[in-house]
Amino acid sequence: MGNTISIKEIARLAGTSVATVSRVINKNGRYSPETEARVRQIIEEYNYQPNQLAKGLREKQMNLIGVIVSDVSGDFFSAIVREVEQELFRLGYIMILCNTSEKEEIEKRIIESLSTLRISGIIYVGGKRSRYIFRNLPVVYVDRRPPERPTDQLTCFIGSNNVKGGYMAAERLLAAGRRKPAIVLFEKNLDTQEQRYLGFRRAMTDYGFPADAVKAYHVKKVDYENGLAVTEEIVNSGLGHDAVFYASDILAIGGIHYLNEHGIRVPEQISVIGMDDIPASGRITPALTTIRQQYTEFGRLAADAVVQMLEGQLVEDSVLDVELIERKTV
Amino acid sequence: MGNTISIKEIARLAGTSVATVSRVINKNGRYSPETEARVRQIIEEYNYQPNQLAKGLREKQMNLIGVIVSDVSGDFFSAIVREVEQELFRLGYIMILCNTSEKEEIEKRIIESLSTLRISGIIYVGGKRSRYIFRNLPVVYVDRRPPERPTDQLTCFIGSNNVKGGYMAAERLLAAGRRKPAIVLFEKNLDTQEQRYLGFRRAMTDYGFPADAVKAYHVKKVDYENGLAVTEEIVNSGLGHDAVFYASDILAIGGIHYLNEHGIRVPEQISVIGMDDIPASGRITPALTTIRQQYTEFGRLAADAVVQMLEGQLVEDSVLDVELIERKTV
DNA sequence: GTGAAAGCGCTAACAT
DNA sequence: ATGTTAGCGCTTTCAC
Repeated sequence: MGNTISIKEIARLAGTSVATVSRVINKNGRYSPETEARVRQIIEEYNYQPNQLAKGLREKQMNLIGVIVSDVSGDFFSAIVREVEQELFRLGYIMILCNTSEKEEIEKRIIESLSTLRISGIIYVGGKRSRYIFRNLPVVYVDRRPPERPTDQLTCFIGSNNVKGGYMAAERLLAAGRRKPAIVLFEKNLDTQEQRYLGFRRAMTDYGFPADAVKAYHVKKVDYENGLAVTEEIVNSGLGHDAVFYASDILAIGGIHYLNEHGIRVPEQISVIGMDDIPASGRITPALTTIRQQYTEFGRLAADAVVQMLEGQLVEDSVLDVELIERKTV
Repeated sequence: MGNTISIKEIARLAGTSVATVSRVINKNGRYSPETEARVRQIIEEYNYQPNQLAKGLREKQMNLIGVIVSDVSGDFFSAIVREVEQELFRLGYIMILCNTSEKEEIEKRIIESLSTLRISGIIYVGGKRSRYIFRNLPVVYVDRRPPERPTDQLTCFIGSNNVKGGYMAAERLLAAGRRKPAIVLFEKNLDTQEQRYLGFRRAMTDYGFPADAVKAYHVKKVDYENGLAVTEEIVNSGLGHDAVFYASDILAIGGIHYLNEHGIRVPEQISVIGMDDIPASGRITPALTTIRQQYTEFGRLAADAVVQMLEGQLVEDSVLDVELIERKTV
């Protein structure tokens, strides 16, 4: 591997011209069956692979899709990325994965680099917002919606019905007799988080309780340690919370550990409900009741969407349904 | 973003030739300070980004590094991949990540695709073996050694001292009075696994116990479910194992859950020791005693190594030290 | 110190 | 149905 012959060489070997070879490679017609056979035979024989760089230079497009994610580690995003990569590859595209670490500066440089590679499309997984615009490039936003939707651009969104997620969480907690819930969210001004909050409050109201009975806590990063820390804050708030809805399972897992270690019984003293349904949620004791997101679906759909947009199709947003997974923490 | 001007355009605006512009961009000398200033100013003004495709086509090299991994999800590999990406980007390279899912067929197609992109190097993370050779391309193997080392090729290896890891695990178990240990390994014929086994047996012998007292169990995939299943097998073996060394923490975590659920007390009835030290290991109850690998280091070192090899340097293999993390399962 | 020009491998317009 | 050729944006020889 490594060295492959050029189209010119094939033409020479097949006793034809580069144009004809190019035509049979791209099935553009206008060649006889005999020439085709001869050319294909040489291609086979020499295991010819078209140079994508030359093709890309000429066509000002590469079959490359940039995938921008804040951090690949973590069950949620890494599973999405894996699905994106596999589906993209299946469709003949190659993924360029970039971590922003949520840093604006890095994100800017990443986008510049991607630009010089003439990638064909972008998939944004998570990420706070995207200030940088990709003109003429299809972009799909996964999980979080774009800040504002440019009307002249091909974009689409793949995510969950977060309002419903929040609603179901509250509903479940209310059904268990909980009346003073806390809700733990990542950063303010993030659509996913606000919608879960909104849904949660709406359920409170619908069931005849004051929406203001729910108090929101915010976390700077979605990880185990922050789950632990925010739970300490909740417990020590003196507000007598009898339930917590964590907007991510990993936060809830940190929370449960805090509660376990401090002898606070779950769910007897405090009910806990998470969101995502990552594998670890079913393994913790007590097993976490959570709102499942179909996040592996996100990846597949995002890859399909970007390719469809590349083919000029208009793609609808996908808002996937969420589901309550009953376990032991409510 | 998206559209940048070409070198030709810059030449026109600066009133010079493309050759000169190219020289200043690449700092190849042979231009006057005045021309340089003029050219740089235009570059700045128009935010010029060199087209990497054209450059790559011309130079038959792209600043792209292929990273081949069996599965990005999972704490161990995803952390490595994240480090690789970040370090590579810092060094001016871009990562192309590909999942093989341990499938030969996929791996073959991936390598062909990578080849047509004229990538500059390869980083193999995990992976059973690599039948396909990359001629003239530096390749670094992370975690697992290459099957056979081609002498004419630039390769290097980054991994842990697995013999020592196995040795320390056995030593610890022996110190706790355990005499009938089981060891759980991934696939046979994988160097990391065999070395851990070897080290384990060596410790047994060194401390005056028959190496054959240790029985090996194999697992088809390194995940929670297999940890659970193999532990059931171990418990029901009738061999009276009083300790298990799992070659990956995630397997040990599955194991501990099995033991917990079946009322088998850890470490009173069975001692458990893992390897890797993933975050989840510190969170499980009882907290997992394990052999820590410096796996985030793997990523950084691998990226540095591939770039150094690209610069023509000879790079030594890195065999990183392992460390016993004492927790509650021995 | 500078510029003209060839050529990397490919596609597509334009012949024939 | 097939071939010739220009040109994508860049680097690099070679002349001057």
